[in-house]
Amino acid sequence: MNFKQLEYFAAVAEEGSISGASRALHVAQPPISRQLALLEDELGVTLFLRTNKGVALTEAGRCLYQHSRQMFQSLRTMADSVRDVEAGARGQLKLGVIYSDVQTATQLLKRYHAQYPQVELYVRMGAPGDLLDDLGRGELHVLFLRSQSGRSFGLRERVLGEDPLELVMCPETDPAPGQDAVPIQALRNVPMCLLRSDDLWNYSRDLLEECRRAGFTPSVACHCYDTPMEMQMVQAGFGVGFLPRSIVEAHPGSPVYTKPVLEFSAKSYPILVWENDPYQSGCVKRFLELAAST
Amino acid sequence: MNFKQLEYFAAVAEEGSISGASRALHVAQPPISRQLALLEDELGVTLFLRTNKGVALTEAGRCLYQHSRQMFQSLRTMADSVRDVEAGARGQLKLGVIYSDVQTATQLLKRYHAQYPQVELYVRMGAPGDLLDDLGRGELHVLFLRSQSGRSFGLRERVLGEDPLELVMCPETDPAPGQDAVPIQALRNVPMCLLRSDDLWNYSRDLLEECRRAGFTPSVACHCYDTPMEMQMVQAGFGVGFLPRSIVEAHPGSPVYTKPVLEFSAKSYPILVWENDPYQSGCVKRFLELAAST
DNA sequence: TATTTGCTATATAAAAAAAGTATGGAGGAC
DNA sequence: GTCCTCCATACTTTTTTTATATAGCAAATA
Repeated sequence: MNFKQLEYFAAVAEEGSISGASRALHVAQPPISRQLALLEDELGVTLFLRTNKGVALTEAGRCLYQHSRQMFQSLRTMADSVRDVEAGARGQLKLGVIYSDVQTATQLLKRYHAQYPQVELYVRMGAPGDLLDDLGRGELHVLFLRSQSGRSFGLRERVLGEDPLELVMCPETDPAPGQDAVPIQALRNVPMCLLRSDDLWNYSRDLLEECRRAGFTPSVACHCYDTPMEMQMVQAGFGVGFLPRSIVEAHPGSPVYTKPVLEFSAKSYPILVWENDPYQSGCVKRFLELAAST
Repeated sequence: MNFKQLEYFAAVAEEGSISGASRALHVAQPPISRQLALLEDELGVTLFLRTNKGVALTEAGRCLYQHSRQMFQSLRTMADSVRDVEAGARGQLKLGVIYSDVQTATQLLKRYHAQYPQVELYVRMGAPGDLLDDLGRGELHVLFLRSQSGRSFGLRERVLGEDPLELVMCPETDPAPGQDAVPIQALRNVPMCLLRSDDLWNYSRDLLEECRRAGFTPSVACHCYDTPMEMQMVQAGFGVGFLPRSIVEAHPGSPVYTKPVLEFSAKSYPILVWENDPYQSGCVKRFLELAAST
């Protein structure tokens, strides 16, 4: 059986005669008679009752006709779906987002979803290391990460913006109340809650280095593994933190606020990271294009 | 697109290589490469990433593969359904039953349904004339009717049994209490509830004729259009009825009972009636075969 | 009654499509 | 470097499908 036979069959069923189908399909009549006979032979079934006025569906023929309609529908659906997947309008997009970049991510995803509503979005929040592992295993397509200037992950990446690192505090722990910026000397004897330095992020180490250059070593009250925890510790009054400003701005109801260090500036760069795969799926391509067009 | 291309595609997807599919399908490798390329061209989509170790599905390819599985499943279902319809194991069977033959019909249908559970049964109860009209219009396939011996409907028919006509009464209206049969003279001055005679049934006319031959004309208290109504009238004490015995036996809880007329016997024959159609559907054929094998 | 008409089925030739054969290039494995 | 496996392409052969021509058949028509 093949689609052509089904197509001929359906045309004959609709026209009520083989010659009618012949005219409708712009095909000579004998081929249609022949393909019909082949179809009947293969199914072992009589599909039409032939008369000299045309043909009439048997019960088996009616059954086949109903099924053939569904078949053609499925065929169209199949082709459309496949083309949609290729075009990136359909499929799965799996994203990883670090704690500190939810804002950036959700805004971009909102625009993406408006343009490609049929794509299934999978989003996961986690620590940069874990997300990079998942990316390596192919379980995620694109990550929202933060980069220190100059650092690279050995992958494709695109900078989405920049974000100054500032001290984080609440009124009780403010080292320089009433001032817009904190002189580094004001940090002497101030307990700090800092993000643990690792091979990805060294902001905290850089800040401590700067303090040492200024002639003192601040006390680190707490090493935090992630930014939400650091926010919580700062809010609880454990000490002063040091984080990208946008993270703090993303908590408008919080009593926590930021101030730059007067003599030291550092920046983090929200970036998009993906595998250097020439065969990435359509929706990843479209997503990256959208991100690039920002 | 055709089934062969889909089949080749699915084999390649499952084997993970064109040459593997070639071996599995017992087809040379170039035709498969070629059909794959044609399929990709037609869809305008890359389905596989070719490497020198084999091929890997793209996202679009995975989508097509999933759809192709469903497509093959639909194909099998379609062929099976069509063959089932032809064989009479699936389809629609529309039956008409007169009031007096529900018993006969349901018993036969029970056996039929046990053997062909997938056939959709449509049953309709009605007056013989209405049912014959529906049969003529093709809205019913087979009727359960009653025939007077010798009468024919100009259609194909099969006698399913025989059923004597007897007087119907309740204790208060019994014309011959204590006797097993009623002498026809006992009907003198007994009011009767009789089925209206028409061009199909003349039992009542025959009984009245017999009474006249016996020297009297009974009084007809009520002309009934159908047997259930006649049963109700007899049960209400309107008079004595005259019906096939099995109808009364089918109401075991009823106070109504039958007795034969001593000097007059008549019979009705439950019959199956159908159109003389050489192209009747499979399930009608199977149903008639089952009825014949009784 | 004979003829015409409209339909389907069959036979055969022509065209198109698919399969097979031979071969070349490309990337790992040894 | 050589071999091996895999895929793609060029070309030939086979198979399938289509088109043309024709016959049979039944109903409508003259």
